[in-house]
Amino acid sequence: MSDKKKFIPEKTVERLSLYRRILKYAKKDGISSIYSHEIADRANTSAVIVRRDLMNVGHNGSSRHGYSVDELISCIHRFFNGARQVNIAIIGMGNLGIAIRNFIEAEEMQFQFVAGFDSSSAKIIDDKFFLIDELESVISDLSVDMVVIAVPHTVAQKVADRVYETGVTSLVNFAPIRLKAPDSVHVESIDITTLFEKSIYFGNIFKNDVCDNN
Amino acid sequence: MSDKKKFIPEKTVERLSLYRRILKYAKKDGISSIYSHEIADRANTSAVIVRRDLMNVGHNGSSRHGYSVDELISCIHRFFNGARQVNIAIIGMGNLGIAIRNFIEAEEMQFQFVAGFDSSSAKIIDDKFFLIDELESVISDLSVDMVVIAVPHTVAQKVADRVYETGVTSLVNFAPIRLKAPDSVHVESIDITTLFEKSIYFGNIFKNDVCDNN
DNA sequence: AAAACTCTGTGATTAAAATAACAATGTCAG
DNA sequence: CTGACATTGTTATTTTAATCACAGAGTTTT
Repeated sequence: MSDKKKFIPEKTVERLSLYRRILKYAKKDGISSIYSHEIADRANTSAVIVRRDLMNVGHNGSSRHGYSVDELISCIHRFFNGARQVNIAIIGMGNLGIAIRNFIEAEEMQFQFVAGFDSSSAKIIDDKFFLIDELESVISDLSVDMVVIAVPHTVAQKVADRVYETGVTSLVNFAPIRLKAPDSVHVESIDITTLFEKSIYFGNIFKNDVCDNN
Repeated sequence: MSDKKKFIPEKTVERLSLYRRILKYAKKDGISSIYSHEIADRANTSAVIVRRDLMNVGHNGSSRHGYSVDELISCIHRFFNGARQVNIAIIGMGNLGIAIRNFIEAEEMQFQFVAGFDSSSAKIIDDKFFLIDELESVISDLSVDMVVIAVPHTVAQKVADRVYETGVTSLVNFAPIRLKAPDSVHVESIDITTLFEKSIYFGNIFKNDVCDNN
């Protein structure tokens, strides 16, 4: 009765996001029911993991027909708080910021690009662009739900600190540093440099006859 | 004597990449020695984790002065196989591909952008751009070490399969699907949609008075 | 030079995630 | 209707990562 908010593991949340997309693709292909091992195959994971993940959100499979694609999509939908529109602002309108904006606008999703900020007025090319000075007022006026940081590492923390003041609790950081944040804000970081270095490191393990350092 | 290749946890590899950058920034600031808790602070982790990570690569701190920034940088450098240049090819020269290229060229790092591929000849704007048909020959001619995939999800797997044939063992995938790959290839995936959804999900937990679904 | 301090290095413990193992359920063939 | 089969739901185990706890080693203080 009391312990409402069931804890969902972080990795499960990640995969649920992926499952939903996979299911939408499957639906487009005319598939109406699907087995856990089929989802697993498309998600590059195992059937057990899929089943447990679904269990976590309140499963509903049937033995012989697996899962109903429609039901499952709406179940995950509910889990992610429905199709509520999410307004996104991007800070830093360099190449990366622009790419992210294009990405958001290309997907037909719940995400909506509503504002882009830059310190240079040269970047202001349409009515969704603002100078960084207006950050606080625009975030409030446009009901921004999530902020993406795509500025150089030297100013990222400063910008983030200003965002924290606005009450926005969802941040995605593309700058190559680890932002400090209050407990009340969730920051997702993506560090492309680390990603590259990791890829090289683990990719090379397969080649490395090396190892002979003595 | 025999058990050479020490196993390094994945998370440690990630953090080492971050530490190296942090140390370079610190060096620029004129810092020549640093304590584990200072690194931890900048990396947003704990001092114990830092020490254990460094232990893993063959540590070298001193009680009273912490770690020598120079020594540590070159230690991590060695771990990542020195400053050997890494040649990168990007497949898919849309906005994201271009942003990644710019990112690579902006960093002064071991990474070198050597080739960009696209299916449309309209994207071919300088001598580093090629039609996708030339994939195999260009990868071989330019000694590509790592491939970045930035194409739509509908063609990502097909493109990846062609890359596997070339012998490249390091892949970074930006397409919103999970690529299948042979065991001999390491794929790092970054899924921006999942990142966004995760950020919203966990960010909202802090607001959610919700939880009262009965 | 002894005591107190601070930081490193590392074994022991706990927590999180993946994997294995299997009972329960529904379907189908005969 | 019965038994074989395929798939789900769940408990138990193992693996991986993070945290705790503390010994050891320079430094500084007195």
